[in-house]
Order: sequence, then C-alpha cells, then structure tokens
Amino acid sequence: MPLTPLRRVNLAHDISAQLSQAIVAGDFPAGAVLSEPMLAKRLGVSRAPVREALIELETRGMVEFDERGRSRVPSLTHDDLVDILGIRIALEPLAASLAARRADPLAFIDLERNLDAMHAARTPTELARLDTAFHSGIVRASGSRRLHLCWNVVEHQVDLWLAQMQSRVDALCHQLRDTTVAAHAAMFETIRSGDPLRAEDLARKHLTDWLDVLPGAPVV
Amino acid sequence: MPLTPLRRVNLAHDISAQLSQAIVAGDFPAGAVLSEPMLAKRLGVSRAPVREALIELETRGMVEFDERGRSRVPSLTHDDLVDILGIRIALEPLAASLAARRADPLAFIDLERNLDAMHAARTPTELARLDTAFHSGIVRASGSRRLHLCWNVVEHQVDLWLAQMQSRVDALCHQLRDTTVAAHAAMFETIRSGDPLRAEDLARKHLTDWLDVLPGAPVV
DNA sequence: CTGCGGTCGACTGTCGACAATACCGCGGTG
DNA sequence: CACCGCGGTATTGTCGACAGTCGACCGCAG
Repeated sequence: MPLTPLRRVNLAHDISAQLSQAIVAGDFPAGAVLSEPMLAKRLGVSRAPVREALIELETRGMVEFDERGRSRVPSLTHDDLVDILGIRIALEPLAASLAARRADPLAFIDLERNLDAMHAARTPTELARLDTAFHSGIVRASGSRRLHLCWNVVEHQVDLWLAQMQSRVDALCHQLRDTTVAAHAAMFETIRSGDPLRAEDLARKHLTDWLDVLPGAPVV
Repeated sequence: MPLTPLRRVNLAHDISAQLSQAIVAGDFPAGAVLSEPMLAKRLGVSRAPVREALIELETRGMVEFDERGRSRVPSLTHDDLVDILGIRIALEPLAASLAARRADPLAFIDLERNLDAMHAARTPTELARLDTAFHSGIVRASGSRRLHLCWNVVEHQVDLWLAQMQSRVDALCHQLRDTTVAAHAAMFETIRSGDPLRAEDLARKHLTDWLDVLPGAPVV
C-alpha cells in the first residue's frame, strides 16, 4: 500500500454522500423536509457542515430550497423522468465517444469490474445501482471534468428517481436485465476497441431504448 | 405597484453572484487563491456566507478546491475550451429543441430583447456578455430545470474562459459579430415558429461553427 | 361556534471563536 | 556554505450562540 496520507477530513463531504444514500434508500421520502438541526443532531455534528452539504446537494438537484430556505426532497413526475432521459441522451453519447478516444486503461478496469458484478448481481436494487455506476464509469472514463460536473446533476436525479419509483424500476430492471447487461458489454467492448462513433451510437441507442420502454410502464 | 413582498435575503447567494462577476471581470486572475477571511473582510460579512458561496461556485466549476481546501480560480487551457464546446454541442441543441416545443411567450420576450441589445451593442465585452445571455435564454426557454442545472456549469465555464482569453475573444467577437447576430436571429425565429428539428440543427451548427473557427485562433 | 390576536416553539441566516494545520522565514549547526 | 529545527502567521474546519421570522396552538370576544 503506497501510504496515501490522508487529507484533512471534510465532514460536509461525508455528510453529503451519506445524505444522498439515505435519500436514495428511501429514508427521506419525496417532499420530506430536511431540517438542519434534526440532521445535525442525528449525525452528531454541528449545523455548519450540514448546511454546506445541503447546498452542495441543492446545486446537484438532489434537494430543493423552498422560498423560506428549508430543504426538501423533490418529488419527481413522469415528465421529470422524460426530461432527465433527454439530458442523458444528450450527454452520455458524448461521454462514450470521448471515452473511446481517450482509452484510459484504469477506467477500463473499473468498467470491467462493474460488468462482472452485474452478471453476479441478484437483487433488482443491486442491479439498478450497478447500472447507474456503469454509466458513471463511462462519464469518468471520458476524462472531462466538466462533463463530470454535469453528470453529477443527472446522476443524482436518476438516483432520486430510482428511489421514488422503486417497485416500477425493480420490475423493469428484472425484465430488462439481460438486455441491459448485453448493451453495457457491447458499449464497453466498443469503447475499449477505440471506436468513438460506434460507442456514441450504442450509448444513444441504449438510452432511447429506455425511452421506448418507459411510457408503457404505468407511473405512480 | 403590486407590493411584491420580498423574501428574506440570502447573503451567500448575493456573494456567489458578486464573486462570479468579479472573477469574470478579471479581478481574480486564473490561479488566484480566494481566501475566506480576505473575501469576508472585503465584503463586510462573516466567513459563513462566503464559504457557502464558494461551495456553490465549486459545484459549478467556477472555483476549484485544492487538496488543502483552499479555493482557487481554475486556469483553462485550449483543451478545456474544446471540452466545453463539446458539452455545449451536446446540450444546447436539446435546449433549442425543447424551447421550440414549449414556445413560452415570456421567454420569447427575453430573447427578442437580447437580439435588439446585440444589434445596439458596441464594445466586444458587451457583445460577449449578450452572446452568453442569449444562449442562457434558450436554456431557460427550454423549461427544463435539470437542463438549467447542467447549463449553470457550462455557463460559468464559458464566463471563465471569456475572462481568461479576453483579447482573443474580443477579436473573434468583433470579426464574427454579424454572423453571430444572424445565427441568433435565425435560431430565435425558428424556435418561435415552433420547429424543434430545425432549431436543434441551427443550434448545433452555430456551435460547430465556433469549433471550426477557434483552432485557427492562437490561444494564449 | 367562529374569527382574531397573542404567545410559544422551531428553524434559518449570520456571527465570532477555537483548535488544528500548513507555510514562511529565521537562527543555529555541521 | 548548506541543512535542519523552530516559532509566527495565515487559513481552514467546526462549533455554539443570537436575532429575525414563520407556523402552530390557545384563549378570548363577538
């Protein structure tokens, strides 16, 4: 181990991550108010880092500030979902194309591990998590810091949506599992072979397929 | 006057806006450290709202946190510029398409006023500002809150880039002024006429034109 | 019973303070 | 002369506290 000597902690960052997980886990349902004193008390910290975490989550669209400054978990509608998918269709083909051009072996390891995990995954929740992680991996593999900033917004929205429509997503994921895994594998191979155009197409197709299948699924 | 009663102030928000402007105005050059006590002293406030503003700017890529937690103004390279343009080419056609579908008259007023202002603008700085504002207006006109979140990232990057390569940009803007105004006008007309496909194409073309003209411009 | 004013509690926005830490320059030493 | 330890300084991360404000609740008058 190369003794990575650990930078000074930043509670706000940890809190942000933990809050994301809690929201995705359904701990705070849509519309719930996230009051700072309550969170601070539960986390055993003061309000300052909690505030900072909430601000970070707000710029990523994972919480909303109402007119009085209170943070709430946004509730997503079907339109929101279509909206999110539209943005993904704009961003992810670009990410795939850049990733194929860049060909970062380190990122490839990450993606390959994800594919293996997806083959082994059992629960739909696990599958959904890995699916998002795969797409995240491609964005990271693109090597564009700004694309990653944009993706952060989208990723949190996707997480939020997964949390709020769990049952629906579970069913879909299960049904589409093989398709998804196959699509991911194809994208990975294309990216690794360094074919940006084809990678772009595959990424777009993978997402528009979702767009096709979703309207058929009744939304809560 | 309809007595529009006024929500409680939020210093952090104002500070964030003011800092953005200061950075764009060249008050803090690339690489400059933005220390919290210094900013708080200059702004006559405590460190708390300054911290919050810096966090917000960081998630928008307008400042960077180094490993020690200090905020710095990032310095952009030519590659960064191409990177940003790539993302714009992914996002803005989508925005134009959505805007044409949505046809929000309120947004149209905004865009039209911008076009008029651009005709009247004199200084290159003014032109650049209006150019960015026009593109912002289209994103707002799209009506997608999430697209707007993503755009916030891009917009701040564009501002940053304008600030750091002022002279180069000035020359280009002046040279391309008529082309830009014409392209904007065409986009506006197409969006107002409710033609999503054509609006998408025009937006893409407008940006790829920039991509073509930029490599020829020597970068600082 | 209903509408109103007053009071209480809770929450946000902001502030100043403290500990911890890294940087900078200085003096001492080999 | 080069190198090392050391204190001073500046800055970050975190905390507790206070004022202002908003909603909820209760009692009271009509």
